[in-house]
Amino acid sequence: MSTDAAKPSRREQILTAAAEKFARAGFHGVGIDDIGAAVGISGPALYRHFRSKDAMLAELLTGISDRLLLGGKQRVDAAADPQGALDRLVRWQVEFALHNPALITVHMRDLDSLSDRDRRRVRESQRLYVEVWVDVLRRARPELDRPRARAAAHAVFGLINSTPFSAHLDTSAMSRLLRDMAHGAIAAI
Amino acid sequence: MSTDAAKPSRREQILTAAAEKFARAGFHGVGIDDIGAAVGISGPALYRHFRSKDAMLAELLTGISDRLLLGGKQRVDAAADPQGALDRLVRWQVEFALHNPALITVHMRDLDSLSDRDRRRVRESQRLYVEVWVDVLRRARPELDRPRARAAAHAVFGLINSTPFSAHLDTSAMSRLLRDMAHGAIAAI
DNA sequence: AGCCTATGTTAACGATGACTAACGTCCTCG
DNA sequence: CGAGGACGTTAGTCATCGTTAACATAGGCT
Repeated sequence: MSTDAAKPSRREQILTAAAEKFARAGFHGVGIDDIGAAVGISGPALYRHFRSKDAMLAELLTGISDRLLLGGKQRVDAAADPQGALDRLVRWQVEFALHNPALITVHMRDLDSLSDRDRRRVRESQRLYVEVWVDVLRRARPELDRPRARAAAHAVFGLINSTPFSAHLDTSAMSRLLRDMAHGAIAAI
Repeated sequence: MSTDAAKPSRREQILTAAAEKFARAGFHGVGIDDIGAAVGISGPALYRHFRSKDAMLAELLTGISDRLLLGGKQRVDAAADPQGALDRLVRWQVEFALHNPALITVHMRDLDSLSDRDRRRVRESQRLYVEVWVDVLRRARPELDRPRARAAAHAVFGLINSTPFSAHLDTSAMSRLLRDMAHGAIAAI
């Protein structure tokens, strides 16, 4: 009532449909009509809900990176020791990747279809998220310098975000496998 | 003289330029004129060397996946035992990713901008490459079933192919780090 | 009832961008 | 030397696609 609330349905519906389309064919490979068709309306009706096609992508990508960052921070804050924080970060990333394969794909692939402004915004969130990992990694293993920790974090993201490319296991088995492999990779640094 | 040989220079030059452009902006984000400009000629002159823009992408992607597959097979054949084969596969993938970050990026991102025919061709090579890994993994650790081995292979690819996203370490340090993490991840299965 | 807003629809418009045409130039080879 | 092919150039063409315009309709609020 106070600020802006109360209109979740249609926008969200469009966004998730767009995410799946983008994931499958790439941002430029999807037409405005395709997205409309996916939610039962046709073409330009989308402009009642979004200022432009780019605005959809922007909202998707900023949403993803913000959610990742926020979730990561929360898990770290809730942890007692560095090892616990690391484990929670791994679980968080695995959970996110497994539940949102389309978002992961779009996030990795279509970032540079964004306007400079939005791209900078997303990259900043990404950078902060990486720094969350770097800090935790270095607390867990003090001999690690920042550049190596950063590279390791990227590698672990790559490992976990491989989900959209495999996905032939059921969710819980996949989750277990990715967690184990991530911890194994980190332990080997 | 006999079959087709003898015209490497210009085509290759165009292909590597295109690869870099595609890696930076995505296949649809790059214009024919951009690619031309990158090699000093302008626009439609490219059609003296390629039948279409799609043909460039096709040649790039089939080239990559064929090289990966061939290289992988060779390393495995040259190895004495399963452990050795695994180590050689890891080294091969790391080496390839570190030396061809643009190719890796395009390979992961623009696959579905291909025609059905070409896409199928590339995917088949990819599948065979994965199977090379799966076989080696299962010989190295007989208790592993194929679905898990496949998922693990994809995860290791993701880990190693993260290179284009980090790259703040020098090549040899990065190579060492990725190899260690890959082996650690595999050991943790 | 009567209006206003939210939400659609279809029919243009305009830009972009891949591709082709028509035309030059040099290098090679008979 | 002179013809032909390899390689470029610039100026169209044509399709696609994002976006806007003009026009409906349905539901809530006064």
